[in-house]
Amino acid sequence: MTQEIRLRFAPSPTGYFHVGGARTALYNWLIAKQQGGSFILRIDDTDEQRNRQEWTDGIISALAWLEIDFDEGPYFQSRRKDRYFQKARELYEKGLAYYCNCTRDEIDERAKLRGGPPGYDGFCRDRALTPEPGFALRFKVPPGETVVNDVVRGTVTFANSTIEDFVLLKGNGAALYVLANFVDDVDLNISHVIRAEEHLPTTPKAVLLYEALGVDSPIFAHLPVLVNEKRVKLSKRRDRVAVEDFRDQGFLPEAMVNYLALLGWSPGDDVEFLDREEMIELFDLTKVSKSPAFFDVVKMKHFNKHYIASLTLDDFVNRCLRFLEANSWWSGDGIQTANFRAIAPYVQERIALLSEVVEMVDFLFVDPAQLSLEAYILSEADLEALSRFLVKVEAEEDFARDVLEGHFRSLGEELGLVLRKLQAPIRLSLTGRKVGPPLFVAMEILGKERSLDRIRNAIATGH
RNA sequence: GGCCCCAUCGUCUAGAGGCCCAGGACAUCACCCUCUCAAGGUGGAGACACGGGUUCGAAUCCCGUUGGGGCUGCCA
Repeated sequence: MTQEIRLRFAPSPTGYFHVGGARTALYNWLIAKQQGGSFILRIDDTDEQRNRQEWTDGIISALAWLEIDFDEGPYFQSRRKDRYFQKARELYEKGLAYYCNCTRDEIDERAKLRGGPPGYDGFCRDRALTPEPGFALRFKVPPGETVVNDVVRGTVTFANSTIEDFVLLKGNGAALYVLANFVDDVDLNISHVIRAEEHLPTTPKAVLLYEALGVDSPIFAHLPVLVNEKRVKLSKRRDRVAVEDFRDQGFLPEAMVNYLALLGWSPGDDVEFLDREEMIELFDLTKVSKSPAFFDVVKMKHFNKHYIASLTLDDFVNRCLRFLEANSWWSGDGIQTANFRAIAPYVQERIALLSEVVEMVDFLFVDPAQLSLEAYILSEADLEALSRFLVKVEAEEDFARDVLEGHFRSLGEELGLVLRKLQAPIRLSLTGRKVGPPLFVAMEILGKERSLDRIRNAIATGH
């Protein structure tokens, strides 16, 4: 009989959704799509102390933004407590688990006396304690060794003597991660468990549970962790890793997904840009790298620039709107969409983040004199050039980019100035910035009246 | 400390014994193009951690060393 393909992403809602989680979700999703299976979202909220509804909502909306859709769920572990208890009970009744009333202090104390490694020593194994409030249920780890077959890492063998009798049920009767995970994966008929490498050390415990209850293990794949510039695991506390933040900075979801796909996997053939279909077709767990990967925002920006440049104009304009509207300083009559649209193609090929659109086009909606963006004083020569440019364009009826550029070039010849020098004061007076979209496009869109006003104002004030 | 994982340019990686005095991408440097910026073009610098094996031949296989990481909770 052929096993159904079912994968799950099981984050615990204890903070902002971070990029490592996004990559894990993506890899699971890719395999599900590729194999015609199901992708399931499960919220691992067994630790009620640390969970909050908003984190769960954040995960769901971030996944939606990345277009990583799930076929089932979300399931919540917090709603399945009875089921975990039931399984735990079964283990207990079969003599595969036992109750324990040791406190942490007692365990540590004995470990210290023993002089060996810290950890539980099986003190209550043969005490035949009966269930009682406050007593934890521990799994009786059998002798021998436990093998984890991992698609990424191959065969990993653990001596059972190094695995302590781990806790299944807390003293308050609540299930712990290993148990809850195991029960859910079995109940949901999960075929592949793809998760971060930090879970590898607990995997033999899960395998022991599968073996104890005579259930087939799923296929395991442990992905290399994502690290920061200091090469330590990305942490929500230390590092800026929230998917929401990247969205707000103006990363495109398609760029982020593409970049994330390549952190730990490569299709070979020197290919880097891949759309969804190509990823689904080419993705291969056996080719996932084993070593940690540095999450490099700079490279992700390069991907973003590429994806921004390949957007259709309509799409680009639409995606920019929310960044433009976020700026209160030009609320009121707001953004003249037609003006923005006219300059958008020139902005589109220049920015790497959507949020950068603001500094590229603000001059269209606000007078540069109000902004005083760049500290710059016009020199005598600048003022002279501006005045002469003003004279030329004042007389011009046809305020078109090519015409304006013609005047600009002839002025350059008259003054014997290189054009890169000559453009600077004009750009400053018109836009208040040193860099921006092509000058004469900007000027055409601003129109004759506003352009001349700005140049005159610059001449009058000297900046 | 114990257990486990990992090791190719600064970074992400290609490389499954000869195609590799190691290829691509980002970043970086130089030059060209250019009204700024960006893009584009050309070129440069830049890596198989180390030591032993195995083999006619090793980045690729084995062992060790070193280095890094993960886990070590009645967290997930």
